[in-house]
Amino acid sequence: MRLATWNVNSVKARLPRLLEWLATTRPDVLCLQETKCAATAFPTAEVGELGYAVAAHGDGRWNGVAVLSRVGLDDVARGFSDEPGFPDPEARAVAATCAGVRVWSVYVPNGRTPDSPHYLYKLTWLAALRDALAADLSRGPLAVCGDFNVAPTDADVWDPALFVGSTHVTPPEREALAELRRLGLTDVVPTPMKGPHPYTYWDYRAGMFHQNKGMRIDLVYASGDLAALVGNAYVDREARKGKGPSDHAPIVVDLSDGS
DNA sequence: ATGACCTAACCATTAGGA
Repeated sequence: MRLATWNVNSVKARLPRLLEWLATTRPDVLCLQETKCAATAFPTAEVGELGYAVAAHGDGRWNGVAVLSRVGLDDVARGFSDEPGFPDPEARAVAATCAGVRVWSVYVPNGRTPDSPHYLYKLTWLAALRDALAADLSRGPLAVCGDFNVAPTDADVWDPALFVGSTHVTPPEREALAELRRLGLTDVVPTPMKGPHPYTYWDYRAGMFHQNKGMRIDLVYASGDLAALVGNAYVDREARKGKGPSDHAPIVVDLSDGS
């Protein structure tokens, strides 16, 4: 199985690039974040022509997640039980079972600044996600993919000194990721196509991508049985190039047969 | 060259991203 995740920063604005990428990369399952459209407005027919079924969760302008699959899409769950909101739950998680693998696409709240109510929301949301995953993990192989808005280590930001006091790198955020790993989830660290750091996000501004000043904030967390099947895993930085890219690059993970 | 913000929404200014 080829599993991928991509924060597309609007599925409508990215549709031509998304379709081209699907046709060439041919993932079996793709998790999308920041689709920024209502579930009813998702371009289901367009991706359907490429053989993908869609489980979309979205309510308009902000957030929005989806799972695309060409190997089955069962037991779709939009959101999860006791999911925190701000104040109401947002479209930040969708799960489906694809060829026997429970796949989650998540878009973790940004947090803005450590003194913001949004930061507390982020930590609360991650703790609730942990509980929801714990319940799901007993059912079999599972992968949580998405934009976690947390850089797991200082090596995952281009200049750690610049991020002191900022969100995305604070100990409580990193501890929330550690809590996910304690469930038995493994951080599937992808190979960078260029340079030593598998960054997945580069700000649009100031030529950050061209200088490779990025962050690794998009993650694939796999249950142990699934992590053992990981072959090649890489960040597709080619998808960050050219005209009209997302500010995030996709992660592609190849799992050997048996998944 | 990869090339110096982008997106969606009460349409033009703003919230949000990280």
